[in-house]
This record gives sequence, structure tokens and C-alpha cells, in this order.
Amino acid sequence: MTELLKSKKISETPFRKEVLAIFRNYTNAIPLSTVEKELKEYNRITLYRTIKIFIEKGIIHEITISGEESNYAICHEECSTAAHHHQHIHFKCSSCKKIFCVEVDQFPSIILPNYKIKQLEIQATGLCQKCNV
Amino acid sequence: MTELLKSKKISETPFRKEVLAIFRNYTNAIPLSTVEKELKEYNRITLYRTIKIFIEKGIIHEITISGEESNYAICHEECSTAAHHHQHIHFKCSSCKKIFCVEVDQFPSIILPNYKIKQLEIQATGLCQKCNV
DNA sequence: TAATATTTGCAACATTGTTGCAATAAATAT
DNA sequence: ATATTTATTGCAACAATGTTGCAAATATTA
Repeated sequence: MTELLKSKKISETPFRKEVLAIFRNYTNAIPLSTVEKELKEYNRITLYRTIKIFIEKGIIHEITISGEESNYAICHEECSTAAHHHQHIHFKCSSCKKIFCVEVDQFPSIILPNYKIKQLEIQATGLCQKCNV
Repeated sequence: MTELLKSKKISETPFRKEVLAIFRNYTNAIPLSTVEKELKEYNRITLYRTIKIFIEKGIIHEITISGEESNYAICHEECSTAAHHHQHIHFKCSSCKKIFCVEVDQFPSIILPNYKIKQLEIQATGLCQKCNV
């Protein structure tokens, strides 16, 4: 599955492969500081640029939660380069602090008179599967 | 209504009153750069500290959208110091770029098997009342 | 394997946010 | 009203985060 970089039409370099592998090793979203720790050879500038291009190409997406470091997670198939339409929500566990992308069967819709809603982004807080015992 | 600062048990200083007045003059959420421009005498450090304490005391709340500067808006009555529970969504207009807090009659709920959801935060993108003609 | 295009990493810089501390201003008690 | 206590302000200095130009190195294409 290293083909992903090629399919997104960006050069396949050792650094990019390593970053991609790190994201694939996590089921939850992770911040740059975690990627940094896992990299054999860490270069701040290259990492910023890698993250930037991964987001542009729809390989990963950013999850921002007020007052916290940004987190990043692998995009699933439904992500396109143009618009990141997710049928998932971002779930932050208040116990283990991890952030997950969780697929939702019935994605809610909202009606606002006089407004035209094109996209919804939902963040939930609570207890994840593991912590909700 | 300058009583707000007193009711939140923080000192009522000219700087804080001015910042509060700026937020009250907007119906939409604004970033620090806008507050800065509107202040007669701008001090970066004092502004950071003012914003921080306003958030802690439930006077304003932060709205973060991926890849954008944070925005801030006045809290309404239902905001408590402990937890910011909003029955409103954050709406970003793709035309005028403004961010609004919009009250919703029927706030959606989501069911995730095995998870326990405590709070939902919803961000919508689309056209606001003015731009949706 | 050579030519071209892209990426990497350094130096240098820009922006954003934080902390200790003395001077100042606000709140409280007298 | 004024003195005392408490909290805030603003400076200097720093820490963290993010960006850009450019030459060397690497990947892709011909």
C-alpha cells in the first residue's frame, strides 16, 4: 500500500513513507509532537511541509479542538482532494484523551431557516469504547 | 451592563471594558487581529491575558476552525464557567467569511454504540442569512 | 543512464504565545 | 475619604510554532 503517494501524484520519498507509516500505526488522531517522536530522523521543516502536502492531497486531515494542539489522522476513501466530506465525527475521550474518527450510520442534519448549510462538522466529547466500561 | 465583569468576579479595568465593548459591537465571532485593530491602545500581552480570563470566566468562547485563526464570541446566558454547553452551532459563511453562533431549535443527537457522548460541538459551513439571497 | 523536476535541510526570519517582576491601578477595610 | 491589600498592566526576555529563499541531494521521466 505504499502506492498511495504515487496515486496522489507526489514523489515517494523515505521521509514521506515513514510519516505515512506512523499515521497508519495509529487508530486515533495524533499531534505533530507524536509524529516527531516516532520519526528516526526528525526535521521540523520537512515535517511541516509533508503535513501540508498530505492535507492538500487528501491523505490526512486536521482536527482542531479549542485550546489543544492540532491533531491529524489518515483520511478514508470518501476524502477527496477538493473537499473533505466526512461521514464521521471527531470524538475526544475525556478519560484517555485520545481523539478518534468514528463513522456514524445516521449522520444528523440541521435546518436553519434562511441559511443554506453545505457541510457539517461534528465534534463529540465523552468516553470511548475502551474507557466506557 | 458593565456589571458583567463584576458579576464574574474580576476587576473592572478600562482595558477589559474596552475589549468587552468590542465583542458586543459584533454579531459575529472575531479573531484577535480584529480586536487589536479596534483597541485604542493595544498591548499584546494584556490582550492575551484578557482573552484567557474572559474564556475562563465564561464571558467569551473560542471557535477553532481548521487552518484558520481562532475566533472569539460573547457567550450567552447558558454558558457557565465550568462547561461551555451551547445549544448553538458555529456557522461559517463561505461567501462573507464571517463566523456566527446560531441558535438551533432542535439540537441533534448522535448515538454511537459502546461510546458515551457527553457533549456535541457542531460547525456548519454554507451561506448565511445575508449571503443566501 | 542522462536530463529534468521535485524534495530536503540549512540559515534566517516572522508570528504567536508565555513568564518573572516592578510599577500601577482597582477593590476592600478602616 | 483614605490607607491597606489585592489584582492588573506592561516591559524585557524567552519559548514555541510556522515560513521562505536557496543550494545540494534525491526522485522521476525521457
